[in-house]
Amino acid sequence: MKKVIVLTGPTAVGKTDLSLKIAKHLRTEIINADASQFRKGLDIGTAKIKPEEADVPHHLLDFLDTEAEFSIRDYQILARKKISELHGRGLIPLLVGGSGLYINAALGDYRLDAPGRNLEFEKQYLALRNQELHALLAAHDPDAARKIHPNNRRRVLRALEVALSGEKISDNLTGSRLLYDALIICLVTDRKTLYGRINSRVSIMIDNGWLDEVRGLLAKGVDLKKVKDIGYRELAEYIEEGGDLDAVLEDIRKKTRNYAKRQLTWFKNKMDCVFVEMDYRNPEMTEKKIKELLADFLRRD
RNA sequence: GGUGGGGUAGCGAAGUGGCUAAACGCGGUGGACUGUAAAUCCACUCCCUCAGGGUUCGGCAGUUCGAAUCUGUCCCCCACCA
Repeated sequence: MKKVIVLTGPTAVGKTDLSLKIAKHLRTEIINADASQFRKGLDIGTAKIKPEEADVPHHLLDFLDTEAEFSIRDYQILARKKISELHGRGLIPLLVGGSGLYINAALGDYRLDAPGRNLEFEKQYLALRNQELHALLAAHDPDAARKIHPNNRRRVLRALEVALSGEKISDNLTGSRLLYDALIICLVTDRKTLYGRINSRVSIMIDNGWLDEVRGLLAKGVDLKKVKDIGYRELAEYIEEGGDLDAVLEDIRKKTRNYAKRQLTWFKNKMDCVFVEMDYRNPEMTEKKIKELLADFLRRD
């Protein structure tokens, strides 16, 4: 199996800085694995690396239209293509990002051959309540119904959509069997430090002109209700309707903290990661530790 | 100094004699996750444990079979008057 290196970790842990150093050390290129950073125009709020700071080639970054539809299937195809392209050039691809599902879909045995999502599908079920919808799913795919909570309407609907197509979402593989020889490094720190970094990063984003970025998007007519990345909807609402900016920022901080926690749950339970504790006082130490892991990984067959 | 309002779990806030370890919200923690993933959803959250038990509603002392809820007193906060 060909080798792939992944650098992941919760939001704001400090992946970007380290990724540049690692990429240079390995003389390789970076494949973005952060779902929020695919789209153009969403820069400051997604902590996307600035072009002038990206002194290493980045792939699958900043390439999608702001409102374009995109799915893990698209990512699976694009990322695998990019990986083999880099392999073809004799490089060891470095995936960097915090979207665990996307990483698993790209690297693991995720079977995605059921029909894709039809955006019109759910419209025919608007009249059904969660419980009724869940009962309908139970009739077509009892296993899926057992696993998905009735309140999780979004997932009930998709499972139903798959079931009605003749496939069964409950038959799908876990994706934990990897298609590559992968070293997955997950950067972590203690909760308190992470939350502190998240909290202050929101302030920094505002100082860097996040509000202007959102104003620009609104001026261009971008429908920010469709943008799911934390903060954009909240700031758009603040710009259009006013209110207490500090309260809005607190809300954004909270949502980001909650998101980081969800990411950690995924990394712990859905991925086979090597956890590396960040040392913010001595970043060289973290870097050194990672280089050792890389050396071991590259040495073995 | 006087008058009025108030002190409830990490925070906000209901509750004004038994159905109350105490609604609800927030925050927090754990978890789920296959085509919206920075999304969506679930559980737990006074203490010890599964069931069960132990301590609570500013403090103390009472009334009562029974009190967060009633009485007295003390402490603290807020508003207004001096």
